[in-house]
Amino acid sequence: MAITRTPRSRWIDEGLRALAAGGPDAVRIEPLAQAIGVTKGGFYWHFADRRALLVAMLDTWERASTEEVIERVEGEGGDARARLRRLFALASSGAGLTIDITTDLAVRDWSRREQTVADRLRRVDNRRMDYLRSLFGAICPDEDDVEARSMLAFTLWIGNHFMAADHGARSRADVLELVLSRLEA
Amino acid sequence: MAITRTPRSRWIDEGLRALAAGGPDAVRIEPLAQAIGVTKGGFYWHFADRRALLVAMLDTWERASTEEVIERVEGEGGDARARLRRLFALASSGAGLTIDITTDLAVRDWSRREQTVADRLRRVDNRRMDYLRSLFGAICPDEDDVEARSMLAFTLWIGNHFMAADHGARSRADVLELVLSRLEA
DNA sequence: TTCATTGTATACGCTACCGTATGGACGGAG
DNA sequence: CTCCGTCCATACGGTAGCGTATACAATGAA
Repeated sequence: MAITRTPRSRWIDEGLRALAAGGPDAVRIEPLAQAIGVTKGGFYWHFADRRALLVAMLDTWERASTEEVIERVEGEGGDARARLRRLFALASSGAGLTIDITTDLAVRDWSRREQTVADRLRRVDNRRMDYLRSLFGAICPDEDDVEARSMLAFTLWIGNHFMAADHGARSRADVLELVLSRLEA
Repeated sequence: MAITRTPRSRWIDEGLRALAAGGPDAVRIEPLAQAIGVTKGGFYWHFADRRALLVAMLDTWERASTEEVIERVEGEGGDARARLRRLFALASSGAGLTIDITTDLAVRDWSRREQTVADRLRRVDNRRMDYLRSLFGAICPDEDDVEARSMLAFTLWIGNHFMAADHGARSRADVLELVLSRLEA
């Protein structure tokens, strides 16, 4: 077997970068090829067409974004509050994660217009909400309270990236700390 | 003066519809013209180029989305809790509003990649957050609490539209009710 | 060395769309 | 009725990108 000069995954990575930067419409074969430093000749060896790349990108995103974060948070131990803190720190910064936060946001917006994308997002979000429920479940006993807090924590995370407001003298980080301390009380 | 056969605002409306449906990249002159039932001939009479339409669309969106909602909520009186309820009901359903919710979401995603759009969104979100602060300020005395609740309410609204999770036996509306009753407690 | 596998470059035809140019059509003002 | 302002149709040249075809390069295996 000959070595893989530019492997399939390279196209997927570059595609995800383009998706994060400009949405699905920005995932163009020829600019991608230029970014990689080849022509599109090789692309059509790996993929049937542009659509196939988008599917492969979503496969990669779905797997990475459900497993990686939870494993990272669970791996370091601590009680539920410590894990919640770690989860939020990781989800906010995205430090060292395979999938960038902006990719997640781009997929979210994309899911509004493509049912197949919406289905994937639903699976991912359900997995994340289940994890949140398990953490809040260890903190407070009331089931309604768990659901409310999980919902608030999740939408706080999304909204934090999609909203643009200032907070007077406070920084965004200050407000997040304020909110988080109330959520885990 | 001759009557206006298809006024400038018609192009803006159709542009906003396209934006909501497919993002800024989907705002194409020729498809817009086809949707209106004319050719692009008239477009370049009203607008210098595509970019000018996008600016005009954002102008329309910015004005409508800051003023209209607040006026509708304030106009019917009631105490802070009643207004909060009305605000959330209106913001969730979007019933009878000039600007669709999906337009707002599309602008939000768009703002991630265009600084000029981000600046407008900041103005709009600040206006909305200020209004939320005024409502929560009438409910609870602690300033930190007001900020935390305003942030949670705002991100809840955004996140509600951008997340895709289920809630077991509960409906999304159930969970929203659950959360809202806690926020206004 | 020869060969098959794996990947690349290049050229081509096709479609969609942008922006321009130009010649009207059509209605109200005079 | 005429003229002018407003709006539209049409044709054109240009760019960007898709997907295909085809020849070619590089590399490990036999």
